[in-house]
Amino acid sequence: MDYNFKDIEKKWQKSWEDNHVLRVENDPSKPKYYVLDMFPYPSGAGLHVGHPLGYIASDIFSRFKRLKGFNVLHPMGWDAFGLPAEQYAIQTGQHPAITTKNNIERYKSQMNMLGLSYDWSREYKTSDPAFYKWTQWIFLKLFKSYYNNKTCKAETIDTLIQQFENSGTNGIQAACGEEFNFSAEDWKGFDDKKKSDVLFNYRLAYLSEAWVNWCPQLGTVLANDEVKDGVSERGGYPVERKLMPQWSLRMTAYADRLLNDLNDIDWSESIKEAQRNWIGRSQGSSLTFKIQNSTSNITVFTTRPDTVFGVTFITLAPENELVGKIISAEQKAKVEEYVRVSKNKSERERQTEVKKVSGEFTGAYAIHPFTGKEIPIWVGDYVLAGYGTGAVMGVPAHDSRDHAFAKHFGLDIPIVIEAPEGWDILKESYDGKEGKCINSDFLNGIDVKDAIRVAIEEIENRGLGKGKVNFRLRDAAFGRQRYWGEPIPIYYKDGIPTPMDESELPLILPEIDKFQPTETGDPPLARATDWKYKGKYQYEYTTMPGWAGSSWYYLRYEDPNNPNEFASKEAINYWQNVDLYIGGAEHSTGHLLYFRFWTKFLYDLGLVPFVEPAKKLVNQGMIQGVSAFTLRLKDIFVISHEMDLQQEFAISTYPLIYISKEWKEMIRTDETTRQHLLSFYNEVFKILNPHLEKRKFEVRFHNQEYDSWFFETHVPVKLVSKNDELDKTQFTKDRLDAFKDSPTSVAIKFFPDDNAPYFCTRAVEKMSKSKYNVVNPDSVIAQYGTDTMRMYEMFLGPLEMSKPWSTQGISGVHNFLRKFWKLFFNENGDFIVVGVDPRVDPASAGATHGSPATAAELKILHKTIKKIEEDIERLSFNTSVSAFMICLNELIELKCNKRAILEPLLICLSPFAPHIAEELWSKLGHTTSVLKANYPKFEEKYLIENTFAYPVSFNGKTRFMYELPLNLSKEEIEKQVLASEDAQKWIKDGTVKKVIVVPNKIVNIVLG
RNA sequence: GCCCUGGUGGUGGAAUUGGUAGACACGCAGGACUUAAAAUCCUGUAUUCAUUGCGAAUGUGCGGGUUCAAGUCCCGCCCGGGGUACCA
Repeated sequence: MDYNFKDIEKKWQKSWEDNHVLRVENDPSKPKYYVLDMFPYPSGAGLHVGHPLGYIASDIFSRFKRLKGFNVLHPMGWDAFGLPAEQYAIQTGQHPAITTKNNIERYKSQMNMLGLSYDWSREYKTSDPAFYKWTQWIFLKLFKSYYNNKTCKAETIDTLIQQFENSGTNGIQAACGEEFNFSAEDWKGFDDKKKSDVLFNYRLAYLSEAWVNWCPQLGTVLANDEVKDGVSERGGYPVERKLMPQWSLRMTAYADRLLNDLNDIDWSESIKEAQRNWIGRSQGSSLTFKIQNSTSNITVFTTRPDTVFGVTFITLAPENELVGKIISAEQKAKVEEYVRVSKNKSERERQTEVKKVSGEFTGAYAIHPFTGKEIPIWVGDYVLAGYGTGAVMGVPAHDSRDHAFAKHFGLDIPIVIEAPEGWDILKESYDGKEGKCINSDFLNGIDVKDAIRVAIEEIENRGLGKGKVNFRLRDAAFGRQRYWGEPIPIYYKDGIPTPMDESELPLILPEIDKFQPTETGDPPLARATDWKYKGKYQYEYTTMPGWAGSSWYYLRYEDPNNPNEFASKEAINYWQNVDLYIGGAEHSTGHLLYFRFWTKFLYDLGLVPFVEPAKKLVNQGMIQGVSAFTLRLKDIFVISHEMDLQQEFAISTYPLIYISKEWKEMIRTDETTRQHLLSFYNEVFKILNPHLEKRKFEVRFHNQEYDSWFFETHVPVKLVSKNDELDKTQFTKDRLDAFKDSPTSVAIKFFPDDNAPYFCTRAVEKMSKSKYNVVNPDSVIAQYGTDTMRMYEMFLGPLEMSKPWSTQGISGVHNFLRKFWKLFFNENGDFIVVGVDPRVDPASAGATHGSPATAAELKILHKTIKKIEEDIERLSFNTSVSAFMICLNELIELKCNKRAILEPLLICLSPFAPHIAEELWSKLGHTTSVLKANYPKFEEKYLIENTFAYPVSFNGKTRFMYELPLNLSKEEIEKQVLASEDAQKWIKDGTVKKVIVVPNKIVNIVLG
């Protein structure tokens, strides 16, 4: 009986499903373990070989934990709202719900094909009202909460209102947009609209006028992390800045906790570092400057108050309101023009012009708070409106951007921190935090680090400002002008945004006829007919962003079908937070931050008993594709000497000439080759266009730069062989097909020899449809089976490392499984395992059935049991696959076919190759799934050795091995080794200076 | 620029706490079986020199250092991958 993976895998996948063996219940008698894969967005392209890497790893881990007696929650569901389905809907009219459903089915079937042990009874999708009811519910909680900086937690907004009624803003320390100051009487005098506006300054989910990343093509705003290089991450459309009313979440209130709690979680250092940088905490001081001839002040934030005596100017952001108030008459026109231009600059332009210095003098002066000197106030777009106070104090000698600005506009650059010897302060600013203050009055002679503290104290004493912490982190934009997302459960009553009652949820996403914005520019939801709260009040038209559902989804798996709560207390108390979270690193500052933020919020409300969503996080590496390229010569000009030929050229056939890499170099350097190419083209052109044969024309290279002579284009990897040779026939056919409907006719030719093989160049890149380098798991599975695929992906290398996909080496893994199978069956297909069958009563079986394992066999087994367990615990799956191979090689050597060895080994293997394991398990006579087995217990006693072979080295170089009994004293070891013949040979005439003995490790002899 | 990663044979990689560098696998070479091929099995395979055998030297991106001992620790560079970007 051969290893027929096709039948085996189909059979067991069906059996697991039919018998619900993967279903998991809350079982307080067992310890729990929660393994979660990052929430997939089911895209239309299906899974490629890169996706399963993390899924397989988490699956192996889950199956292992089950064998170790844990009750393992390992669920899967769908992040089903999102832009791609909606874009597709706009283009095709296909409802996003349908697209999404189809994509989910495809994903699910591919996942099942991989033998992933998900408990599908817990599956859900975020676009299901039963799910998004709770997303809306959490939104309402955010809406109804504010962040109390005194208690450092979110509290109900009612207590804030109570305080306003009692004592106004007096004594309130709350996270807010701007610092308000009003009395209880003021508050009571506000009308409802005003009260609502004031409260939005405090709510954790709030509506405000805000600068947003507006993407006109997508017709929506995007979060910072959805914008890459000034264009939308999905789709690559330009993004510009726009001021509009905007729902946001006050994530900044949690900045400190998001930062500090990173210390307590077992996440990769790189992700934590990325989050720390994203949150961007900086400690410094505020400092207020009086403006000359004005009642206004300018407050700046600085991390370097120690350099305050080096301030020679102040720069305001173009958006800063003060600009309009202070400009002098003669500067007015220039400044206003500058402000207008910079405000209209798109994000992209601002980014590409980072190095360009621009600005305008406002004509106004501030007074230096310490020296009393006049300092000019400028406007410059290197100052960001959204960070700090939108104003900076310019210290050109010690800040590189201020330096560039001062140099550009000819402002003073006085030095106030001692720079290292030879530093040319006019050339480059000294930004370092080492050195002593100079030219700085009371700070003179103090080290920078102390000076910062002293300066802040002085600033506070004089009432000029106070020590302060700033964050780079922004509040998260939470509204999307989109259809395919969760409706925001808010309606407008007399212009006041009003929350729905929790009991009225879910607010169902209405059906609409078209998915575009309306003619008046309202979001698509404005198209919904008769969609009004109580038939009267307009609902909020924007929907939630893609990351809303994924910010809390892990909790729903704990109790997925609960209609009364997002998850029951019992379920949450049992399953707690995620123990192991596996996914790609691309979510480091988006999802993973929101996910942590929502968890902390739910904790504050007493809804969950933990502050972090995931204890341990591992990023699987990316599996890259190996792309292939062709080089094509761009047009060579065909030049006619006779004007009347134009007509005929129009109906000519033009050759597309492909040139291999080596020839490209030749053409560059070698004139003869270049002539060769010309005549090649000429010839081909003549053959293709016999109607021109007798006419005079000339072919010439164009004069552009050499590198622009060629196009490098992706070619589908399917058309390229292992040794990089292009399938010219198919390639030519495909290319010609592409030109079928084009008015130009073309021919495909290869230089220098059309009949010779053409070799492509290769490059490792991200696996993507657009790069034509996608490899599907389906074909690999069809050829080798799922178990091989699973083990091979693990064998490829450490989980966290990125690597290009290659099937080189897959045969080694496949052979391993076939050889493993052969331990159980001989060539005739007879089952050859000896030992007591559990189906047979041991009493009646007698000794003949038994076949005790030898010490050697037991040693191999237990070595492997130990190794596999350790490797899985540290997620080192590549080394565990090697360990299995070593074990197998050794058992084959011993011709071992004993149940006492093979049965426990089979259990160890089952997380990796569950199908073959299940099949052999049943052949061994078991009637329950191997999933229910217990991981074999490691017994140290089988590994105990009597001797150890010492590597003996001289001056650190290993020379020979010397076997000695264990438990010898260091002195005894030294004595015996030195006395040995080998050692004597190496010592010869030298003197032994020293001998290092590390028992059971090494002996090193130092010769003089 | 800054931050995070990684750099070991022809290839993927192993070496978990400073203690035999190259496990395991692929590939390649030779052999067995076969009319032949495939499959399977056996042997060899870091490099250089030596080769009749014993062997010897070099070697983990580069240059230094610490140590009896360094792929592993320290200092200074180079290169690849990822992230980030006027954050005062």
